[in-house]
Parts: sequence; C-alpha cells; structure tokens
Amino acid sequence: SALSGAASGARRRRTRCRRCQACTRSECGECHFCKDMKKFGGPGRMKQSCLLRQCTAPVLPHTAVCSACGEAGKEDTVDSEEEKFSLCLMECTICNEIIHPSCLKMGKAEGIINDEIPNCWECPKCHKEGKTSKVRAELYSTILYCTLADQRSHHREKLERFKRMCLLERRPESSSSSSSSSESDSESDSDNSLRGEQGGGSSPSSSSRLAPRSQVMKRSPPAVPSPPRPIQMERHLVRPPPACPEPSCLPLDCGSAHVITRDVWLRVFTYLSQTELCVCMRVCRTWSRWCCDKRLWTQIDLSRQRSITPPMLSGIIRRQPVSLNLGHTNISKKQLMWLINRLQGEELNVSGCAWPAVSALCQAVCPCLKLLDLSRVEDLKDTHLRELLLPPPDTRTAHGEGRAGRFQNLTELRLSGLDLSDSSSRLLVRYTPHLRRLDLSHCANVTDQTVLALTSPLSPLRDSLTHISLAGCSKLTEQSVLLLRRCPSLHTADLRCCQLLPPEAAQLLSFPPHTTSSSFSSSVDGTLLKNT
DNA sequence: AGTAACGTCTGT
DNA sequence: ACAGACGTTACT
Repeated sequence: SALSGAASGARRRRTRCRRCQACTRSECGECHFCKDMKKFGGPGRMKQSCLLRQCTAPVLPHTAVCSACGEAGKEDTVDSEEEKFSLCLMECTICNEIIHPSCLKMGKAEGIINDEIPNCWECPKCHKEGKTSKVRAELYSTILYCTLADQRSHHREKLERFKRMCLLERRPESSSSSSSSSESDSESDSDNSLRGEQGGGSSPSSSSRLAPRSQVMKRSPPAVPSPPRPIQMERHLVRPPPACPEPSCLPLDCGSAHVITRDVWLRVFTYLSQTELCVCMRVCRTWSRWCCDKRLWTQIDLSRQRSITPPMLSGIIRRQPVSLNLGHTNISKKQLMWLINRLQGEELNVSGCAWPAVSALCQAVCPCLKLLDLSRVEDLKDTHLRELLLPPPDTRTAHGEGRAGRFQNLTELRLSGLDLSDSSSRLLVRYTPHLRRLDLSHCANVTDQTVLALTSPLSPLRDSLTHISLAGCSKLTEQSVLLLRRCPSLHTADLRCCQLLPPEAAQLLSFPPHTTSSSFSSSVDGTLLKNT
C-alpha cells in the first residue's frame, strides 16, 4: 500500500557493468552458485552469478530511456561534471522513475544521490514528498563511524536498530569464551588507542584539527528517519566507492570553488587514523565520498572489537582493504564466509578468533592471499590445519596431480601459540611452498622434527624461508640450529625462550647472506653456528 | 535462438 | 529468516 502511489513504471532490471574487478574475473567453480551451474555439473536451477563475480557497480540497461523525453543518457556529449550529471539517466530508488535530471522541472528541490550505485538517487519529487527508501548511502558511512569510533555515542540506538534489521547473524557472546581469554590478555586494553577514544588527550590529532569544515561545505541531509521496513542484505546493497569520486573540489556558498582540491585533501587524509577518517566522513557528503577512497583504507584494523556488525562488514567490502585485521573478535563463521567471498585482499588476520568461525576459510579459495595470521586461534589442531591447507575436494580428484593448496601463494603464515605437532610441518612443506616468513613461536609441541622437515632438501621452504620464529618452542634442541643453517635465504631465526638451547643460541639469530658456494650441501652439517 | 542472471516469490 | 526456485529481462 505504501508503495502503490510510488511506482510510476515497472522497475528496470540492472545489469553488469562488465568493467569492475568482479565482472572481469572468471567463475570460481566452487561457490554455491557455481556448483549449481550446469557447466559445473549442477542442476542449473538457481540461476545465480558466481559469488566472486557479483558486479560491484550494476548499471542501467542500455535500453533505458528518460521517462520524460524518451531519450537515452547523454552524458558523453558534454565535459563538465555538472552537465554530465544533468544529462545522465538517474533511477529513483523510491518511485523507480528513470529520468534526466535536466528534464525535471522542480525548482529548488534536491535529489539525494546514492554514491554506491551508478545512476541511482532518491529523486527530488519523492524527496520533497518526504518519502524514504529502505536504506541510504549516508547511513553506511554514519554507522561505520559509530561502530569504529564511538560505540557509546547517542548513535548507539540507531546502530542497534540497524543491527536488528540486518539479517546476518552474530555468534552468541556467552558460553565458553571467558575461559580462553584469560591467559593472553595482557595487551587487550590497548585497543581503544585507535578507536573509541573519548578525548583522552593523548594524541594531538583530535577532531578539532579538522575544524575548517564550518563555512565551507553544505551539510548533507539531516539524520535519516527510521526506515519503516526491514532492511534486507540484498546482494547488491554493498558497493565499493565509485572509481573516481567526483567532484574534485568543494563549492563555496558564494559560488566559487574552495581553493583546496580533492587531491590535496586526500593527501591530508592519508595522515589520519581510521577513527579520524570516520569523523571526516560525517562532515559532508563530498568528504564522505572522498574518505572512502581505497587508497586511504589499504589496512583496516578491527582487532579486539567487541562485535563485528553487519554495517562494519559492508564498510569493509566498500573499502576493499589490502590488509584486514579481525584478530580477537567474535566474528561468526557466516560473517567470515560472507567477507572472504567478497574480498580480494592480500592479508588476513584472524588470530585469537574461534576455530568454528575460522573454519569458514575451509570453504574458500584465496589465491590472492599472501599473509594469513592464525595465531592463537582457539582450538586449532593439526587436523584443522589440514582441512585449511588441503585443496578443495573436487579439484583434488579432478586434476589428479593439480594439488594446489587453498593458500598456495601465501608468503607469510603465523601459527603462533597453536597446539600443533610435527605432522603439521609436512602440510606446510606441501601446501604452502612459497612461505618466506613462518611463525611457529610458542607451539609447545613442535620439535626438531618440524625443523628437519621444513629444511629438508625436498622442502621448497628450505629455499624460500627468510624469517622463522620458533621462540618459546621449548622442545627444540641444538639440532634445530644446525638444520636451520641449511636454508640459503634464511635471514633471521627467533629462538628466544627455547629452554633446551644453550644461551648463545637461544636468541634472535641473524644469519649472514649465504654465499652460493659449490660445496654447500656437504659442508652444512659440519659448520655450526660457531662461525657466525 | 541461446545464455546469463536479476529480483521476487515460495515453502520451510 | 532463509534458502531455493524460477519467470523474466538483458544481451549476444
């Protein structure tokens, strides 16, 4: 009934942009939807796109035309951003009308542009009538700010409402989690240094430094009235920011442009922390768009956040970080699945998370991943690591010898503080052959056997390893030191706190650059650490 | 004509 | 609330 007056025409289906990273990649062949496809042996009933190929910027179909003048988008015929906008086709999320903004005769009323989807807005007509759509682009920036920077603010309520409306579940907090956190919590209260600081005054970079906003920008529309209908986590709700978030400068009230252009602001923004960036995003819509620039978010650190919320998840996907730290959070399996299916980052930290959640990685293929931090994952055992590293079952049988592990391109793996035995070293040798850095520190059950396997002439890690940490592996003997010398590229070995080693070996050892001499293989065992 | 897959409906 | 099904649209 609420919609009846709105629809001025049938809604047009959007279609792939064919240009985004997702559109240009090939089907993974392994996700739920791929497995359904006939070409991958499925029944073909679901008719959905590969999860990794879901377009991040779906466009209006080529056949779309203006409901007023009947013509297509004409933004190509002009140069200035302003003209382009007035001649492009905009689709209203409320009434579904597609129209050239220039074909609207509306006087002052303004539309609200959705930055996340091309050619998408709430048209002036609907906005004037006070209609509201399900969710608004600004809501995301606002909420990400709340969750990252200010858990206790008055926005809390809005956030809670949002959480309730989103469908993604979270892992129940209670149960057994308390016991595990007792031992390794020494660093845990450093966490509000990054976010949630309440004017602690420790850093000179509080929001006051960002003062010049006042006269310069038009504020974005006031806070969103509560959406009446529940928000669905639609497949296309989450968008990365537009490739080039125009405009390149801010208009002043007097009509001219602010002297500081976007490029300069961006350079300023690079000096800001996550929290500060989130504050900036609330200044105005333009800043909100500028601050979403991928280059400002190469690393996202949510470690030790009390909970990972759906808005955070969408915020992460929009920003496509190279490095994502989810360490010591209570992220759920479902959430992690959702993320890894939409991320192409190179570094992932899930240290201190629970194995049931981390096991989501068993259903992913992450060829881009270079660093994986699994340190202190609760209850991670040899068998679990095996599940993680082994290739997915179907490819294992399909290609016979094509036994590429799930994380075959990892160059750094952190397994600190896990209850692993020597059998895991064989997995590493086999399925992560490009490791340069390996952290096995505080794995109490690791013995010389592990070092033997890693450094054996048949192990690709023998050549690739440059850094290894075995600190606190109390079963290691001097044998390991000898074995490590077989690694030609090894630069550093951390053997601190290894109780069975003599004091001069139980240190952070530096290895001199290996001379590629001919008699390398035979001489190794004879030369000890004495010649360092 | 044929393929891909969007958006919504349906049953649980 | 959610997964699965499928009519239908977009495009080649």
